Amino acid sequence: MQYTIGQFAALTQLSSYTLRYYEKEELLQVARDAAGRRRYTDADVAWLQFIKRLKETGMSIHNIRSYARLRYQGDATLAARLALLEQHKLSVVEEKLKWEQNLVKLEEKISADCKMKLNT
Amino acid sequence: MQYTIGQFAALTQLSSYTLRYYEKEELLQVARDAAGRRRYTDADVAWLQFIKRLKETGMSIHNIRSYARLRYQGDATLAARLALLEQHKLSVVEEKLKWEQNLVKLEEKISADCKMKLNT
DNA sequence: GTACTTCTTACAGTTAACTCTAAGTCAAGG
DNA sequence: CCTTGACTTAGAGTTAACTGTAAGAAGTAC
Repeated sequence: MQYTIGQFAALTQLSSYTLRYYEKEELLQVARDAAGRRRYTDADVAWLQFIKRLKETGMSIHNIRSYARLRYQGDATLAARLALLEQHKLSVVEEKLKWEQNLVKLEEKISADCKMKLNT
Repeated sequence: MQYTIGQFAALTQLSSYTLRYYEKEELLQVARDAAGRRRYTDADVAWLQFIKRLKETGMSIHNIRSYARLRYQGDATLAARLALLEQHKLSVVEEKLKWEQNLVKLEEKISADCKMKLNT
C-alpha cells in the first residue's frame, strides 16, 4: 500500500508541513513517483510510529536524526543503533523515576494540606 | 534570615532575571527594604521550592500563577488550592504511566533488535 | 571613593519544533 | 476545463519560559 502526503498525514496525525520538515531534517527518506511526488509506504508508517515514540520519550530531532542516519545505512549499523537505544533507555528510566518521586511529593503535600483543613 | 536577590538566586539556583520574571508573573510576592530592594525570606525559599516542584511536574507558569494568587489570599482558599493540586495530580499520574509504558516499549524494541543481531 | 549590586522600564534575543505563507509550476480526477 | 492537491525555495510567525541589554539612578561594602 502506498500513500500520498495527504493520506499519510491523516494516517499519522501529523501535518504535511511537519512531514516535509521531518524529511528535510533527515528523519525519514521518502520514495517519489514519476512526477516527483512523495509516495509513503507501510514501512514508512512503522518507522514514523517509532520516531513518534522516540519523540514522546523526549529524544530531540537532532538525536533521532543520528539514529535515522544509521538505520538508513542498513544492518551493519545495528550494534551502533542498539547502543543509542540503550543510552536513551537510561534517560527514560530516569524520567520515569522523576515522575514517580514527584507524584509521591505531590501526594504528601495534598495529604498535609488536607490535615490542615481538618484542623481549622 | 533575609536574602538579597543575588543571595537568593545562588540559594535557589535561579538567575536574578528569572526571579524578577517570576515576580512580574505573580508567582511570588517579595518584601522590600527601605531602599526598595527585594528582601527574600526563608518562607520565600520554601515557597519557591514548591513552585519548582510544580514546574518539574509540568505545570505551566500560567497555572502556577492561579495557585499562587489563591495562596496569597490566605487560608480561606485552601479548599480551592487543594482542588487545583488534585487536578494536577491526575496529569502527573498520567505522565508517570506514559513513561512506564514507553519504557516497556523501548525495552521490547531493544530486545527484538538484540535477537535480530544474534541471527545474523 | 570606587567598585559592586540593585533598582526601573522596555524591549530584543534565544531555543526547539513546528506552522504557515508566498509565488509559481505541474499533474491527476471528474 | 477546472478544481484540488502536490511540488519547490525561502523565509516569517508561533509558543513558552526564560535570558539578556540598555540606560540611568541610587544605595552598600571595603
